[in-house]
Amino acid sequence: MDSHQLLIDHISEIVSLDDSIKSLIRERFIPRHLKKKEMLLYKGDVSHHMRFIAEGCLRNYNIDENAQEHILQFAVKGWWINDLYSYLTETPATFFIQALEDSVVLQISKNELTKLFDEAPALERFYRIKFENAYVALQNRTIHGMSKPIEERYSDFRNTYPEIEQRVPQFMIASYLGITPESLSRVRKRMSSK
Amino acid sequence: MDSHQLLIDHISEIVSLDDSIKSLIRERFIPRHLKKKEMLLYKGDVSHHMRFIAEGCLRNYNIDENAQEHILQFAVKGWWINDLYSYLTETPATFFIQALEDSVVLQISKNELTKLFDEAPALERFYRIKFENAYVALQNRTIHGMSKPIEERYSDFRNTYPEIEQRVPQFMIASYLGITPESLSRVRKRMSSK
DNA sequence: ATGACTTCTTGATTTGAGTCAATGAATTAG
DNA sequence: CTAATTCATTGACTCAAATCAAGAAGTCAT
Repeated sequence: MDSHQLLIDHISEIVSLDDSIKSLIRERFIPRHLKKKEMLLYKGDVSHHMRFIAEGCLRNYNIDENAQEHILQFAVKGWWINDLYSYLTETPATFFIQALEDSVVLQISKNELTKLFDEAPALERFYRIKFENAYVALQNRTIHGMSKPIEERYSDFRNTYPEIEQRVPQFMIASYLGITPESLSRVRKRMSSK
Repeated sequence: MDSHQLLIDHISEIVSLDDSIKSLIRERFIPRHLKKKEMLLYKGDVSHHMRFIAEGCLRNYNIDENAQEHILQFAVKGWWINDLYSYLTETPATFFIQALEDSVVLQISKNELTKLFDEAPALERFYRIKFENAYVALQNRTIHGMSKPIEERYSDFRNTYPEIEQRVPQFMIASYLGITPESLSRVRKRMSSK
């Protein structure tokens, strides 16, 4: 399926779009192709685009003072990826975004998107709902990440993102869960033995 | 200072309000007085109001399957408190909100506020900005909560919320930081000895 | 195909936070 | 004001995950 059709179907799951809006979406969302390991956004740069993944897999991560990587989000086809705060406030990004596989993202600049909102209120509604979801997803992660034992967090991850588990190296999943690769390896062993 | 004036000053720090809007704010935000330990919102109820704290101190917390409390947020005079997801989507709240001191909140129902947005676009803008901030505050907590050692998280907390540290019992701060009261007590001892 | 690098696993050890238990201090209620 | 309750501290112990280290398996580049 072509990238734009995927995006249109994705949006249409939440709001209905008439044909003129669909055309606008096809015009204004620009495909960008990324090689594996290519960076989509650097920490410190301003994120000027809203980005939809049409193909591939990316990660959103931070590098702390001790040069330790911490993965915040994985995203695959049909997801959105961004440093939302940077995008919203037009301040330097606090994360990196990198392709983990050859990927295609459809991106639209904030200016263009703002204009599009005037022409297509349905689209604005779509984003409002997306933002709400983003907020609550983050909130759930904050709460649950807090208390639950690793074993449980790992199986939650597997259940929530079955596609991702297959495609992402294990040490990155460990980073996402906030544990060492060694610990994850042991958790897996424990879990498989029963 | 009267409660509504505090709210008006607070909003005016971000957007400018003309006198007619100020009057509307005085009319539509209704004060609610809470005794210490009184509940403002129960898990399972829908949060129908946006709430500004004019006096006192409250907490937002969850109780997990093991009857363990986890505090997500403290809030004092000049802050907002809500179960945002419940409010936004009109679904049952996932948290409790409780007064930790005798408190006064100014609250407005979602319906009223939505109407007010039509009369006062500046107000809508104010909330958009507030929501962005809420998202990023949560994001920071998620990231940092993940990796940093307890000692550092505790001093971050002290620096970010100096007022709160004075007013909230220590075991609640421990809960907010995701550790036991015993551990916090030991961290404090370690920190004071150097 | 070969060597170089990356990733995963496993073992030994250390460490930091949790648990349990007791005591003392501080708040609250009557 | 006193008793009851709640809260903070401390000690002894346990345990889960981190760290350190080595080796096996897998992947990539030439």
